[in-house]
Amino acid sequence: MASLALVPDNSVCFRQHQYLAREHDRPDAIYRIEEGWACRFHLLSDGRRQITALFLPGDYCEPQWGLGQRVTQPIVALTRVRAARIACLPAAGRSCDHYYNLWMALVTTVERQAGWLVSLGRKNAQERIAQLLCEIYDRMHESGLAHAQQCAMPLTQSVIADITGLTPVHVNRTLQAMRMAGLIRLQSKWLHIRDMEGLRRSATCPAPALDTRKMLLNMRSAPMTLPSAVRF
Amino acid sequence: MASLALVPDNSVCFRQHQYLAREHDRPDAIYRIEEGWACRFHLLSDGRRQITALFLPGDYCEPQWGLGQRVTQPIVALTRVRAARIACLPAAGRSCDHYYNLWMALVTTVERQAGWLVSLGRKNAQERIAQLLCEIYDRMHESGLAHAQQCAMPLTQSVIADITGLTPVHVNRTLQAMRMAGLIRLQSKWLHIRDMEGLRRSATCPAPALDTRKMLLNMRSAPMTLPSAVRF
DNA sequence: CGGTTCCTTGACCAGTTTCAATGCCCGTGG
DNA sequence: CCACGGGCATTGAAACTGGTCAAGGAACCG
Repeated sequence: MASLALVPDNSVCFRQHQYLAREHDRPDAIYRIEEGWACRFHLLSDGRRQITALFLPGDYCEPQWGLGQRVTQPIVALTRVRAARIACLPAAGRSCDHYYNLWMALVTTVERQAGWLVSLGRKNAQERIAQLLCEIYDRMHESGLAHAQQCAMPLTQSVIADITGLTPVHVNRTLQAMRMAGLIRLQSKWLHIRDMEGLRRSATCPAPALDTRKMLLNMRSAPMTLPSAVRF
Repeated sequence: MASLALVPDNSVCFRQHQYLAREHDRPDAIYRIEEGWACRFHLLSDGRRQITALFLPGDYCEPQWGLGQRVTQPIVALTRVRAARIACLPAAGRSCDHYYNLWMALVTTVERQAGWLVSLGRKNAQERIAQLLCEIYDRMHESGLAHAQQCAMPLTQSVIADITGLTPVHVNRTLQAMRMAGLIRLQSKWLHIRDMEGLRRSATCPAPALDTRKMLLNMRSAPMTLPSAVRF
Protein backbone atom coordinates (compact mmCIF):
# COMPACT_ATOMS: atom_id res chain seq x y z
CA MET A 1 0.00 0.00 0.00
CA ALA A 2 2.70 2.45 1.00
CA SER A 3 4.83 1.03 -1.76
CA LEU A 4 5.84 4.29 -3.39
CA ALA A 5 6.84 6.03 -0.21
CA LEU A 6 6.20 9.73 0.07
CA VAL A 7 9.03 11.94 1.18
CA PRO A 8 8.78 12.49 4.91
CA ASP A 9 9.61 16.04 5.85
CA ASN A 10 10.25 15.19 9.46
CA SER A 11 8.92 13.07 12.24
CA VAL A 12 6.87 13.54 15.40
CA CYS A 13 5.69 11.59 18.40
CA PHE A 14 2.40 11.52 20.28
CA ARG A 15 1.57 10.10 23.67
CA GLN A 16 -1.36 7.81 24.16
CA HIS A 17 -4.59 9.85 24.21
CA GLN A 18 -2.93 12.81 22.58
CA TYR A 19 -4.69 14.36 19.61
CA LEU A 20 -3.06 14.22 16.21
CA ALA A 21 -5.74 16.57 14.93
CA ARG A 22 -8.82 18.27 16.27
CA GLU A 23 -12.08 19.11 14.58
CA HIS A 24 -11.92 22.19 12.33
CA ASP A 25 -8.13 22.17 12.19
CA ARG A 26 -6.64 22.79 8.78
CA PRO A 27 -3.49 20.68 8.96
CA ASP A 28 -0.42 21.73 7.02
CA ALA A 29 0.78 18.16 6.82
CA ILE A 30 -0.49 14.62 6.71
CA TYR A 31 1.07 11.82 8.74
CA ARG A 32 2.36 8.46 7.83
CA ILE A 33 2.16 6.34 10.96
CA GLU A 34 5.51 4.75 11.63
CA GLU A 35 4.76 3.14 14.95
CA GLY A 36 1.73 2.82 17.18
CA TRP A 37 -2.01 2.99 16.56
CA ALA A 38 -4.43 5.90 16.24
CA CYS A 39 -8.09 6.37 15.39
CA ARG A 40 -10.62 8.81 14.04
CA PHE A 41 -13.84 9.09 16.04
CA HIS A 42 -17.05 10.96 16.67
CA LEU A 43 -18.47 11.82 20.06
CA LEU A 44 -22.19 12.27 20.63
CA SER A 45 -23.28 14.82 23.18
CA ASP A 46 -24.23 12.16 25.71
CA GLY A 47 -20.84 10.48 25.60
CA ARG A 48 -21.46 7.70 23.12
CA ARG A 49 -18.40 7.32 20.94
CA GLN A 50 -18.00 5.72 17.54
CA ILE A 51 -14.60 5.11 16.04
CA THR A 52 -14.75 5.58 12.28
CA ALA A 53 -11.21 4.71 11.24
CA LEU A 54 -8.19 2.90 12.56
CA PHE A 55 -4.64 3.96 11.69
CA LEU A 56 -1.92 1.33 11.85
CA PRO A 57 1.76 1.54 11.00
CA GLY A 58 2.16 2.39 7.34
CA ASP A 59 -1.19 4.16 7.05
CA TYR A 60 -1.64 7.71 5.86
CA CYS A 61 -3.55 9.92 8.25
CA GLU A 62 -5.41 11.52 6.60
CA PRO A 63 -5.06 11.66 2.83
CA GLN A 64 -7.91 14.15 2.44
CA TRP A 65 -5.89 16.80 4.24
CA GLY A 66 -3.43 16.62 1.39
CA LEU A 67 -5.50 18.89 -0.78
CA GLY A 68 -6.50 21.33 1.90
CA GLN A 69 -9.49 19.75 3.59
CA ARG A 70 -10.41 20.66 7.12
CA VAL A 71 -10.48 18.01 9.83
CA THR A 72 -14.04 16.82 10.29
CA GLN A 73 -13.45 14.21 12.94
CA PRO A 74 -10.69 14.29 15.55
CA ILE A 75 -7.78 11.86 15.46
CA VAL A 76 -6.37 10.54 18.71
CA ALA A 77 -3.47 8.24 19.52
CA LEU A 78 -4.53 4.88 20.95
CA THR A 79 -0.96 4.07 21.92
CA ARG A 80 2.26 6.00 21.78
CA VAL A 81 2.63 7.01 18.14
CA ARG A 82 5.58 7.96 15.98
CA ALA A 83 4.65 9.48 12.65
CA ALA A 84 6.32 11.06 9.64
CA ARG A 85 5.03 14.50 8.71
CA ILE A 86 4.44 15.01 5.04
CA ALA A 87 3.82 18.67 4.33
CA CYS A 88 0.83 19.67 2.21
CA LEU A 89 2.24 22.00 -0.38
CA PRO A 90 -0.12 24.47 -2.03
CA ALA A 91 -0.05 22.61 -5.32
CA ALA A 92 3.23 22.56 -7.13
CA GLY A 93 6.40 20.92 -5.86
CA ARG A 94 4.90 17.46 -5.59
CA SER A 95 5.36 14.53 -7.91
CA CYS A 96 2.57 12.66 -9.62
CA ASP A 97 3.34 9.70 -7.40
CA HIS A 98 2.59 11.89 -4.43
CA TYR A 99 -0.93 12.63 -5.54
CA TYR A 100 -1.46 9.12 -6.79
CA ASN A 101 -0.53 7.81 -3.35
CA LEU A 102 -2.99 10.14 -1.71
CA TRP A 103 -5.67 9.05 -4.14
CA MET A 104 -5.08 5.39 -3.50
CA ALA A 105 -5.04 5.91 0.25
CA LEU A 106 -8.37 7.68 0.00
CA VAL A 107 -9.85 4.91 -2.12
CA THR A 108 -8.68 2.38 0.45
CA THR A 109 -10.37 4.42 3.16
CA VAL A 110 -13.66 4.38 1.29
CA GLU A 111 -13.54 0.64 0.83
CA ARG A 112 -12.59 -0.08 4.39
CA GLN A 113 -15.40 2.14 5.62
CA ALA A 114 -17.86 0.35 3.37
CA GLY A 115 -16.83 -2.90 5.00
CA TRP A 116 -17.37 -1.42 8.45
CA LEU A 117 -20.81 -0.20 7.40
CA VAL A 118 -21.79 -3.75 6.52
CA SER A 119 -20.42 -4.92 9.83
CA LEU A 120 -22.24 -2.32 11.92
CA GLY A 121 -25.44 -2.51 9.99
CA ARG A 122 -25.94 -6.21 9.46
CA LYS A 123 -23.63 -8.33 11.60
CA ASN A 124 -23.99 -9.59 15.14
CA ALA A 125 -21.45 -9.17 17.90
CA GLN A 126 -19.32 -12.19 17.11
CA GLU A 127 -19.23 -11.47 13.39
CA ARG A 128 -18.24 -7.86 13.98
CA ILE A 129 -15.42 -8.74 16.31
CA ALA A 130 -14.21 -11.58 14.12
CA GLN A 131 -14.23 -9.22 11.16
CA LEU A 132 -12.28 -6.61 13.08
CA LEU A 133 -9.66 -9.09 14.24
CA CYS A 134 -9.26 -10.43 10.71
CA GLU A 135 -8.86 -6.95 9.32
CA ILE A 136 -6.30 -6.04 11.93
CA TYR A 137 -4.34 -9.20 11.35
CA ASP A 138 -4.40 -8.74 7.59
CA ARG A 139 -3.29 -5.14 7.75
CA MET A 140 -0.52 -5.94 10.18
CA HIS A 141 0.51 -8.81 7.96
CA GLU A 142 0.69 -6.55 4.92
CA SER A 143 3.07 -4.32 6.83
CA GLY A 144 5.19 -7.27 7.85
CA LEU A 145 4.15 -6.86 11.47
CA ALA A 146 2.42 -10.21 11.82
CA HIS A 147 3.86 -13.69 11.78
CA ALA A 148 2.50 -17.16 12.49
CA GLN A 149 -1.09 -15.99 12.95
CA GLN A 150 0.01 -13.57 15.62
CA CYS A 151 0.36 -9.84 15.96
CA ALA A 152 0.19 -6.98 18.42
CA MET A 153 -3.31 -5.93 19.44
CA PRO A 154 -3.08 -2.96 21.79
CA LEU A 155 -6.81 -2.20 21.67
CA THR A 156 -8.70 -2.21 24.89
CA GLN A 157 -12.09 -3.93 25.04
CA SER A 158 -13.62 -0.49 25.41
CA VAL A 159 -11.97 0.61 22.19
CA ILE A 160 -13.10 -2.55 20.41
CA ALA A 161 -16.59 -1.69 21.61
CA ASP A 162 -16.34 1.80 20.15
CA ILE A 163 -15.26 0.35 16.81
CA THR A 164 -17.86 -2.39 16.64
CA GLY A 165 -20.75 -0.38 18.03
CA LEU A 166 -21.12 -2.65 21.05
CA THR A 167 -20.75 -2.34 24.80
CA PRO A 168 -17.47 -3.10 26.55
CA VAL A 169 -19.30 -5.69 28.64
CA HIS A 170 -20.67 -7.42 25.61
CA VAL A 171 -17.32 -7.33 23.83
CA ASN A 172 -15.90 -9.09 26.84
CA ARG A 173 -18.50 -11.83 26.79
CA THR A 174 -18.18 -12.28 23.05
CA LEU A 175 -14.40 -12.55 23.22
CA GLN A 176 -14.77 -15.20 25.90
CA ALA A 177 -17.08 -17.17 23.66
CA MET A 178 -14.57 -16.90 20.82
CA ARG A 179 -11.80 -18.10 23.09
CA MET A 180 -13.96 -20.98 24.26
CA ALA A 181 -14.63 -21.86 20.63
CA GLY A 182 -10.89 -22.11 20.09
CA LEU A 183 -10.88 -19.32 17.53
CA ILE A 184 -8.45 -16.93 19.15
CA ARG A 185 -6.12 -16.29 22.01
CA LEU A 186 -6.08 -12.67 23.07
CA GLN A 187 -4.22 -11.50 26.12
CA SER A 188 -1.86 -8.78 27.23
CA LYS A 189 -2.14 -6.83 23.98
CA TRP A 190 -1.26 -9.82 21.85
CA LEU A 191 -3.50 -11.59 19.34
CA HIS A 192 -3.05 -15.20 18.34
CA ILE A 193 -5.50 -16.52 15.76
CA ARG A 194 -5.76 -20.22 16.50
CA ASP A 195 -8.28 -21.01 13.79
CA MET A 196 -7.95 -18.65 10.86
CA GLU A 197 -10.46 -20.57 8.76
CA GLY A 198 -13.04 -20.50 11.48
CA LEU A 199 -12.45 -16.87 12.30
CA ARG A 200 -12.83 -15.75 8.72
CA ARG A 201 -15.93 -17.86 8.37
CA SER A 202 -17.53 -16.32 11.43
CA ALA A 203 -16.55 -12.89 10.18
CA THR A 204 -18.89 -13.00 7.22
CA CYS A 205 -21.70 -15.21 8.35
CA PRO A 206 -23.14 -16.20 11.70
CA ALA A 207 -23.40 -19.73 13.00
CA PRO A 208 -25.12 -21.36 10.05
CA ALA A 209 -28.80 -21.51 10.93
CA LEU A 210 -29.58 -24.94 12.30
CA ASP A 211 -33.03 -24.50 10.90
CA THR A 212 -32.80 -24.46 7.13
CA ARG A 213 -36.36 -23.34 6.72
CA LYS A 214 -35.54 -20.19 8.59
CA MET A 215 -32.60 -19.43 6.37
CA LEU A 216 -34.58 -19.77 3.19
CA LEU A 217 -37.41 -17.61 4.38
CA ASN A 218 -34.97 -15.06 5.67
CA MET A 219 -34.47 -13.54 2.23
CA ARG A 220 -35.64 -10.01 2.60
CA SER A 221 -35.87 -7.19 0.11
CA ALA A 222 -32.52 -7.57 -1.57
CA PRO A 223 -32.60 -11.13 -2.81
CA MET A 224 -36.18 -10.76 -3.93
CA THR A 225 -35.40 -7.80 -6.12
CA LEU A 226 -32.51 -9.54 -7.78
CA PRO A 227 -34.54 -11.54 -10.28
CA SER A 228 -36.37 -8.53 -11.61
CA ALA A 229 -33.10 -6.66 -11.74
CA VAL A 230 -31.60 -9.18 -14.08
CA ARG A 231 -34.31 -8.85 -16.68
CA PHE A 232 -33.42 -5.78 -18.65
CA MET B 1 -20.71 20.17 -5.01
CA ALA B 2 -20.97 19.55 -8.72
CA SER B 3 -20.11 23.17 -9.26
CA LEU B 4 -17.38 22.71 -11.83
CA ALA B 5 -19.27 20.34 -14.05
CA LEU B 6 -17.39 17.61 -15.79
CA VAL B 7 -17.91 17.15 -19.48
CA PRO B 8 -20.50 14.45 -20.04
CA ASP B 9 -19.60 12.21 -22.94
CA ASN B 10 -23.11 10.93 -23.36
CA SER B 11 -26.07 9.81 -21.37
CA VAL B 12 -27.75 6.55 -20.38
CA CYS B 13 -30.85 5.29 -18.63
CA PHE B 14 -31.45 2.47 -16.19
CA ARG B 15 -34.67 0.85 -15.07
CA GLN B 16 -35.45 0.35 -11.43
CA HIS B 17 -33.49 -2.64 -10.09
CA GLN B 18 -31.07 -2.55 -13.00
CA TYR B 19 -27.38 -2.65 -12.17
CA LEU B 20 -25.20 0.34 -13.00
CA ALA B 21 -22.16 -1.73 -12.12
CA ARG B 22 -21.40 -5.20 -10.82
CA GLU B 23 -18.69 -6.43 -8.55
CA HIS B 24 -15.31 -6.85 -10.26
CA ASP B 25 -16.29 -4.72 -13.24
CA ARG B 26 -13.68 -2.25 -14.41
CA PRO B 27 -15.85 0.59 -15.67
CA ASP B 28 -14.61 2.75 -18.51
CA ALA B 29 -16.71 5.65 -17.30
CA ILE B 30 -18.17 7.14 -14.17
CA TYR B 31 -21.73 8.44 -13.99
CA ARG B 32 -23.18 11.69 -12.91
CA ILE B 33 -26.73 10.98 -11.84
CA GLU B 34 -29.08 13.34 -13.64
CA GLU B 35 -32.35 11.92 -12.46
CA GLY B 36 -33.44 9.16 -10.10
CA TRP B 37 -31.78 7.41 -7.18
CA ALA B 38 -29.28 4.58 -6.95
CA CYS B 39 -27.30 2.84 -4.23
CA ARG B 40 -24.19 0.84 -3.51
CA PHE B 41 -24.71 -2.25 -1.35
CA HIS B 42 -23.30 -5.47 0.00
CA LEU B 43 -25.11 -8.77 0.23
CA LEU B 44 -24.25 -11.37 2.86
CA SER B 45 -24.60 -14.99 1.92
CA ASP B 46 -27.77 -15.43 3.96
CA GLY B 47 -29.54 -12.55 2.28
CA ARG B 48 -28.89 -9.74 4.71
CA ARG B 49 -28.25 -6.57 2.75
CA GLN B 50 -26.53 -3.36 3.77
CA ILE B 51 -26.63 -0.28 1.61
CA THR B 52 -23.36 1.60 1.89
CA ALA B 53 -24.00 4.64 -0.27
CA LEU B 54 -26.87 6.54 -1.75
CA PHE B 55 -26.64 8.34 -5.10
CA LEU B 56 -28.95 11.26 -5.69
CA PRO B 57 -29.22 13.61 -8.66
CA GLY B 58 -25.96 15.51 -9.07
CA ASP B 59 -23.83 12.82 -7.42
CA TYR B 60 -20.85 11.15 -9.04
CA CYS B 61 -21.01 7.39 -9.14
CA GLU B 62 -18.33 6.43 -8.40
CA PRO B 63 -15.35 8.78 -8.34
CA GLN B 64 -12.91 5.99 -7.48
CA TRP B 65 -13.49 4.42 -10.90
CA GLY B 66 -12.03 7.55 -12.41
CA LEU B 67 -8.48 6.35 -11.89
CA GLY B 68 -9.03 2.76 -12.86
CA GLN B 69 -10.36 1.10 -9.72
CA ARG B 70 -12.41 -2.02 -9.95
CA VAL B 71 -15.96 -2.08 -8.62
CA THR B 72 -15.94 -3.56 -5.14
CA GLN B 73 -19.62 -3.27 -4.35
CA PRO B 74 -22.44 -3.38 -6.90
CA ILE B 75 -24.52 -0.33 -7.75
CA VAL B 76 -28.20 -0.71 -8.46
CA ALA B 77 -30.92 1.73 -9.48
CA LEU B 78 -33.54 2.33 -6.80
CA THR B 79 -35.78 4.16 -9.26
CA ARG B 80 -35.55 4.80 -12.96
CA VAL B 81 -32.23 6.57 -13.43
CA ARG B 82 -30.84 8.85 -16.09
CA ALA B 83 -27.11 9.44 -15.87
CA ALA B 84 -24.36 11.16 -17.80
CA ARG B 85 -21.42 8.98 -18.72
CA ILE B 86 -18.04 10.55 -18.12
CA ALA B 87 -15.32 8.45 -19.74
CA CYS B 88 -12.26 7.51 -17.70
CA LEU B 89 -9.33 8.41 -19.91
CA PRO B 90 -6.01 6.65 -19.33
CA ALA B 91 -4.43 9.74 -17.82
CA ALA B 92 -3.93 12.61 -20.21
CA GLY B 93 -6.72 14.48 -21.92
CA ARG B 94 -8.38 15.63 -18.74
CA SER B 95 -8.24 18.99 -17.08
CA CYS B 96 -7.07 19.65 -13.56
CA ASP B 97 -10.63 20.52 -12.68
CA HIS B 98 -11.62 17.04 -13.71
CA TYR B 99 -9.33 15.39 -11.22
CA TYR B 100 -10.09 17.96 -8.58
CA ASN B 101 -13.79 17.19 -8.93
CA LEU B 102 -13.14 13.48 -8.56
CA TRP B 103 -11.02 14.16 -5.49
CA MET B 104 -13.67 16.29 -3.86
CA ALA B 105 -16.38 13.76 -4.62
CA LEU B 106 -14.28 11.07 -3.01
CA VAL B 107 -13.67 13.21 0.06
CA THR B 108 -17.40 13.82 0.34
CA THR B 109 -17.97 10.08 0.17
CA VAL B 110 -15.56 9.47 3.02
CA GLU B 111 -17.25 12.04 5.21
CA ARG B 112 -20.73 10.86 4.45
CA GLN B 113 -19.74 7.29 5.21
CA ALA B 114 -18.16 8.35 8.47
CA GLY B 115 -21.49 9.89 9.44
CA TRP B 116 -23.29 6.67 8.59
CA LEU B 117 -20.81 4.71 10.71
CA VAL B 118 -21.73 6.84 13.70
CA SER B 119 -25.38 6.31 12.95
CA LEU B 120 -25.13 2.53 12.59
CA GLY B 121 -22.77 2.08 15.48
CA ARG B 122 -24.20 4.33 18.13
CA LYS B 123 -27.68 5.56 17.32
CA ASN B 124 -31.07 4.02 17.96
CA ALA B 125 -33.77 3.49 15.36
CA GLN B 126 -35.36 6.91 15.59
CA GLU B 127 -32.04 8.74 15.51
CA ARG B 128 -30.87 6.76 12.50
CA ILE B 129 -34.00 7.41 10.51
CA ALA B 130 -34.12 11.07 11.50
CA GLN B 131 -30.50 11.40 10.43
CA LEU B 132 -31.20 9.75 7.11
CA LEU B 133 -34.19 11.94 6.37
CA CYS B 134 -32.22 15.06 7.28
CA GLU B 135 -29.36 14.01 5.03
CA ILE B 136 -31.70 13.28 2.16
CA TYR B 137 -33.47 16.59 2.55
CA ASP B 138 -30.22 18.51 2.75
CA ARG B 139 -28.76 16.84 -0.30
CA MET B 140 -31.91 17.36 -2.29
CA HIS B 141 -31.98 20.96 -1.14
CA GLU B 142 -28.40 21.52 -2.29
CA SER B 143 -29.41 20.32 -5.73
CA GLY B 144 -32.40 22.60 -5.79
CA LEU B 145 -34.76 19.65 -5.61
CA ALA B 146 -36.33 20.52 -2.27
CA HIS B 147 -38.58 23.41 -1.34
CA ALA B 148 -40.59 24.34 1.72
CA GLN B 149 -39.32 21.46 3.84
CA GLN B 150 -40.46 19.01 1.22
CA CYS B 151 -38.85 16.75 -1.33
CA ALA B 152 -39.22 13.46 -3.16
CA MET B 153 -38.49 10.35 -1.14
CA PRO B 154 -38.82 7.27 -3.36
CA LEU B 155 -37.27 4.87 -0.84
CA THR B 156 -39.42 2.02 0.40
CA GLN B 157 -39.35 1.11 4.06
CA SER B 158 -37.36 -1.97 3.14
CA VAL B 159 -34.68 0.16 1.52
CA ILE B 160 -34.64 2.50 4.49
CA ALA B 161 -34.12 -0.59 6.62
CA ASP B 162 -31.16 -1.68 4.51
CA ILE B 163 -29.61 1.75 4.89
CA THR B 164 -30.17 2.11 8.61
CA GLY B 165 -29.37 -1.47 9.54
CA LEU B 166 -32.86 -2.11 10.88
CA THR B 167 -35.79 -4.34 9.99
CA PRO B 168 -38.53 -3.15 7.64
CA VAL B 169 -41.03 -3.83 10.38
CA HIS B 170 -39.17 -1.71 12.87
CA VAL B 171 -38.68 1.07 10.36
CA ASN B 172 -42.42 1.10 9.93
CA ARG B 173 -43.08 1.39 13.64
CA THR B 174 -40.45 4.06 14.08
CA LEU B 175 -41.82 6.13 11.21
CA GLN B 176 -45.25 5.94 12.79
CA ALA B 177 -43.86 7.23 16.05
CA MET B 178 -42.18 10.09 14.21
CA ARG B 179 -45.42 10.94 12.46
CA MET B 180 -47.28 10.82 15.77
CA ALA B 181 -44.67 13.14 17.24
CA GLY B 182 -45.45 15.61 14.48
CA LEU B 183 -41.93 15.47 13.09
CA ILE B 184 -42.65 14.38 9.54
CA ARG B 185 -45.24 13.53 7.00
CA LEU B 186 -44.17 10.75 4.68
CA GLN B 187 -46.50 9.21 2.15
CA SER B 188 -46.59 8.20 -1.47
CA LYS B 189 -42.90 8.81 -2.05
CA TRP B 190 -43.05 12.35 -0.72
CA LEU B 191 -41.36 13.70 2.40
CA HIS B 192 -42.61 16.70 4.32
CA ILE B 193 -40.57 17.72 7.34
CA ARG B 194 -43.06 19.36 9.66
CA ASP B 195 -40.59 20.11 12.46
CA MET B 196 -37.09 20.61 11.12
CA GLU B 197 -35.72 21.66 14.49
CA GLY B 198 -37.11 18.62 16.21
CA LEU B 199 -36.00 16.27 13.47
CA ARG B 200 -32.44 17.53 13.52
CA ARG B 201 -32.41 17.33 17.28
CA SER B 202 -33.55 13.73 17.30
CA ALA B 203 -31.01 12.94 14.61
CA THR B 204 -28.02 13.51 16.85
CA CYS B 205 -29.28 12.71 20.30
CA PRO B 206 -32.09 10.61 21.73
CA ALA B 207 -34.81 11.89 24.01
CA PRO B 208 -32.70 13.82 26.50
CA ALA B 209 -32.22 11.52 29.49
CA LEU B 210 -34.77 12.47 32.10
CA ASP B 211 -32.35 11.19 34.69
CA THR B 212 -29.34 13.48 34.80
CA ARG B 213 -27.37 11.16 37.01
CA LYS B 214 -27.50 8.54 34.31
CA MET B 215 -26.19 10.94 31.72
CA LEU B 216 -23.23 11.97 33.79
CA LEU B 217 -22.23 8.44 34.70
CA ASN B 218 -22.69 7.32 31.14
CA MET B 219 -19.37 8.79 30.06
CA ARG B 220 -17.39 5.84 28.81
CA SER B 221 -13.87 5.59 27.55
CA ALA B 222 -13.83 8.57 25.28
CA PRO B 223 -14.85 11.34 27.62
CA MET B 224 -12.69 9.91 30.36
CA THR B 225 -9.62 9.96 28.20
CA LEU B 226 -10.14 13.52 27.19
CA PRO B 227 -8.57 15.08 30.27
CA SER B 228 -5.38 13.08 30.04
CA ALA B 229 -5.27 13.74 26.33
CA VAL B 230 -5.16 17.46 26.86
CA ARG B 231 -2.12 17.37 29.09
CA PHE B 232 0.79 17.04 26.74
C1' DC C 1 2.76 0.07 47.31
C1' DG C 2 -1.54 2.83 46.03
C1' DG C 3 -4.51 4.30 42.76
C1' DT C 4 -6.23 3.87 38.18
C1' DT C 5 -7.57 1.47 34.33
C1' DC C 6 -9.07 -2.68 32.54
C1' DC C 7 -11.20 -7.14 32.68
C1' DT C 8 -14.72 -10.18 34.43
C1' DT C 9 -19.20 -11.84 36.09
C1' DG C 10 -24.19 -11.80 37.44
C1' DA C 11 -28.93 -10.24 37.37
C1' DC C 12 -32.15 -7.67 35.10
C1' DC C 13 -33.99 -4.85 31.39
C1' DA C 14 -35.26 -3.05 26.75
C1' DG C 15 -34.85 -2.12 21.99
C1' DT C 16 -35.12 -4.68 18.04
C1' DT C 17 -36.04 -8.83 15.53
C1' DT C 18 -38.75 -12.61 14.19
C1' DC C 19 -42.89 -14.72 12.75
C1' DA C 20 -47.36 -14.30 11.00
C1' DA C 21 -51.38 -12.38 9.12
C1' DT C 22 -54.21 -8.63 7.09
C1' DG C 23 -55.12 -4.90 4.08
C1' DC C 24 -53.84 -1.41 0.74
C1' DC C 25 -52.35 0.32 -3.68
C1' DC C 26 -51.51 -0.20 -8.43
C1' DG C 27 -50.36 -2.10 -12.85
C1' DT C 28 -51.84 -5.87 -15.86
C1' DG C 29 -54.86 -8.60 -18.35
C1' DG C 30 -59.29 -10.72 -19.30
C1' DC D 1 -64.37 -2.03 -16.25
C1' DC D 2 -63.22 -5.11 -12.89
C1' DA D 3 -60.68 -9.21 -11.09
C1' DC D 4 -56.13 -10.80 -10.08
C1' DG D 5 -51.47 -10.72 -8.29
C1' DG D 6 -47.46 -8.74 -6.27
C1' DG D 7 -45.13 -5.52 -3.77
C1' DC D 8 -45.59 -2.62 0.11
C1' DA D 9 -47.36 -0.93 4.51
C1' DT D 10 -49.27 -2.16 8.91
C1' DT D 11 -50.16 -4.61 13.25
C1' DG D 12 -49.68 -7.94 17.13
C1' DA D 13 -47.38 -11.38 20.02
C1' DA D 14 -43.38 -13.73 21.38
C1' DA D 15 -38.40 -14.34 21.44
C1' DC D 16 -33.65 -12.78 21.67
C1' DT D 17 -29.57 -10.17 21.23
C1' DG D 18 -27.29 -6.92 23.32
C1' DG D 19 -27.51 -3.06 26.94
C1' DT D 20 -27.57 -1.39 31.71
C1' DC D 21 -26.25 -1.47 36.42
C1' DA D 22 -23.34 -3.03 39.94
C1' DA D 23 -19.45 -4.94 42.10
C1' DG D 24 -15.18 -7.65 42.65
C1' DG D 25 -10.65 -8.76 41.03
C1' DA D 26 -6.50 -8.50 38.09
C1' DA D 27 -3.07 -5.79 35.91
C1' DC D 28 -0.43 -1.85 35.22
C1' DC D 29 2.38 2.50 36.37
C1' DG D 30 4.40 6.07 38.66
